[in-house]
Amino acid sequence: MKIGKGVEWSAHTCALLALLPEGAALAGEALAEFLGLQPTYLAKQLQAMSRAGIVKAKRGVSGGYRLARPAEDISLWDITAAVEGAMPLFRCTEVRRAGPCGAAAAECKRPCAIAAAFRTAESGYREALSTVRLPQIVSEIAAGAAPARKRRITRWVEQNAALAI
Amino acid sequence: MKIGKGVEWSAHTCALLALLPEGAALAGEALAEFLGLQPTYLAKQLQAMSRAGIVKAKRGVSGGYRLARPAEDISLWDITAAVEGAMPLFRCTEVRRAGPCGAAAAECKRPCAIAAAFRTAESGYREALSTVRLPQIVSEIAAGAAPARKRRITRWVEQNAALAI
DNA sequence: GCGGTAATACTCGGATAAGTCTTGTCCGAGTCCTTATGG
DNA sequence: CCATAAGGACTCGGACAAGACTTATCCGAGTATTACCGC
Repeated sequence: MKIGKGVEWSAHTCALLALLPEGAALAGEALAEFLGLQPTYLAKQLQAMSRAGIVKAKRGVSGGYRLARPAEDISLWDITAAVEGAMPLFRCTEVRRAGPCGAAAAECKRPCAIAAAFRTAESGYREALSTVRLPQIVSEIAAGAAPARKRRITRWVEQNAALAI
Repeated sequence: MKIGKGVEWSAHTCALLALLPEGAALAGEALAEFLGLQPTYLAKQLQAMSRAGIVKAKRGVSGGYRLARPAEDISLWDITAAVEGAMPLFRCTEVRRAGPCGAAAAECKRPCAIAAAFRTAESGYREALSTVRLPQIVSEIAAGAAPARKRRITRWVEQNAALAI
């Protein structure tokens, strides 16, 4: 019962990509360097997000990754689902059907009470994460960053972004 | 990002234990038989719940497990935390501190925006599961069970419960 | 000088191992009941 | 016949393997650049 660190990495990556100007891209290795992460493993998460349509990859020299859609349309849940998978945490194995006093098929029209409770809780979880979108994250991070650091980040992005077009 | 099946097993186990009359107990093997589960692995979950103070174990002949406190005071979150552990799903590794543009210690007084969002979502998740307590589960299961099955369950409990005192 | 082409350097993408956690299993510790024995 | 104590059977508890998933890594596929060659 834990979320892989790939989700955290991917969220920070998307927050960084949201800073890029229109059309610009950042290579996977550059992203890993900026965030102080292992390039090879981050690449795996970037692939997952690429498949999910969160980021758009561009191959070749001066290629890299950029957001595939407006930052406003990317939530923390989108990232989590892309990297970690969207399957429910709780998996009902229909225990009520088994055993000497197991329920008949006719009694199982409605979902199991226990599974239903977990499903409701998870629904709230997804909803809460869906509410948080990239611009909010970016602005909150910016609010807590010192001006000197902001300037360094801006400079680094300008130096490392592949300005395609 | 998934919850172990031990949580589901434990929840059904507690729902069954809630049916026992005061002072009665059910052996781990009997519980496993009723639910159609593997006795050895269910025993592991029962140990965890025993350590967490959800069930009370009694050794020896005609021993077994019973709820350690009123069913009203046992929630699905209690069971989940006992079996799965109460640690947060999302673990912040302070990515913002790393890399060439890492934040200084002074900028990290407040929690990371990403970690804060996940923490909020998880708080809601815990809250939702804490709301669901055993009597509610039991009544919902009873509402969906056919009368014949209810009688069989009552009979089985009477036959297999160790009526200590 | 200019256009076309082939080589090249750089990037992503999927397939492939190592580590850690969940899942599954076993045997020893502890407790109560039963039974035998002596008074 | 009753009290007591020893033995046995049954139960939980923690320590011990097997499998699955996360984590980590590599090399091949693809593309834009660039250099070179012919015209």
